[in-house]
Amino acid sequence: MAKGPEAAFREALRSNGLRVTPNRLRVFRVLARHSEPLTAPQLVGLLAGEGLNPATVYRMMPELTQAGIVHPVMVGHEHIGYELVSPYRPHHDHFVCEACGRTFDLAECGLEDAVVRLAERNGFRVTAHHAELHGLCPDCQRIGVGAEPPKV
Amino acid sequence: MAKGPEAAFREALRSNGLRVTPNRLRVFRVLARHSEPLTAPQLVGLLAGEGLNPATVYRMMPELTQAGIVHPVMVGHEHIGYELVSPYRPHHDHFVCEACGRTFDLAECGLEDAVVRLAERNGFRVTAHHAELHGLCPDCQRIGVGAEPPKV
DNA sequence: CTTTTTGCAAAGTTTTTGCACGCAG
DNA sequence: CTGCGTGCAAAAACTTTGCAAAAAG
Repeated sequence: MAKGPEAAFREALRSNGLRVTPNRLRVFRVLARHSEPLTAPQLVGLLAGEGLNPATVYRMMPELTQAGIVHPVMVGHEHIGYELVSPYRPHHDHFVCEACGRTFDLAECGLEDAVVRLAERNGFRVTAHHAELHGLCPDCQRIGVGAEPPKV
Repeated sequence: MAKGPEAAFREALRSNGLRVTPNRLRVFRVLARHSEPLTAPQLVGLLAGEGLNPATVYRMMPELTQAGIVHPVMVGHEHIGYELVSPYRPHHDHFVCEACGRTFDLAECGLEDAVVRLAERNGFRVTAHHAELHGLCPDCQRIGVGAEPPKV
């Protein structure tokens, strides 16, 4: 049987010199139960209910990022949100609709080969990538540009 | 002879219903003379010398983004920076070194085909993309992981 | 002349910090 | 034990807003 995601998380913490604490588990669970990236203020809000202090959240996110457990991605055109990365969540890229502003996940990106080539051609060694695509989502293509964005 | 970038900028403003003002030209010039993305606070600082009010900068960036003249990208793991987009600046992707934290430009990405396929396969119509690659830059590969980051 | 843009100043939010205590290893 | 992790409270930094004056077309 496969190891639970939370067990993997504990190991990832330890192997990065971070201790396993209740707060870190809470942050992990909140991220795990949301499919969309969460901004720092959102995390602060969601975790306040569990007694987490804002300062704790702000101190933790860079650590988890550094440890390769989460990564920050752009949300819309304005904010940075955190997402769990593989193996806690499968790799995916994002599509931002210019008309309605919504962000969609794109699975099975198929960009790996091209990304590796791009990096190697320039002397870099890639370990991860994230692509953000822009354009029109299916809804907005149908409605036509300039139409009212769909009620989200 | 080709039209100057500033003339193109003026046209882009007008065609988006934005007026051509000295402040907008100043912002454009600051972005044009920096190859790296500039964050809002950086822009505020750089333009303060020219008499620009912070509020003006904060109000302007979303307009220029909406008009497709600049776009926001992640800088390092923490901030959002603004860059001019094509035709004011050639398309390029970014490589963030996990070891030293520096961000590099990657020209001629060669990702277009794969990106278009990815989008169409999911019913989206792409107009632009931006990829962020992570890994080790040439310097840090040489030095070895864990070494001191090069003095930037 | 009409409408957009800007500066100013105040208010609101988000982030960072220092320090002392408490828990993980 | 020992030192990392956390809460708290204050400070700093960043952003947003309303309004009246100035500027663009």
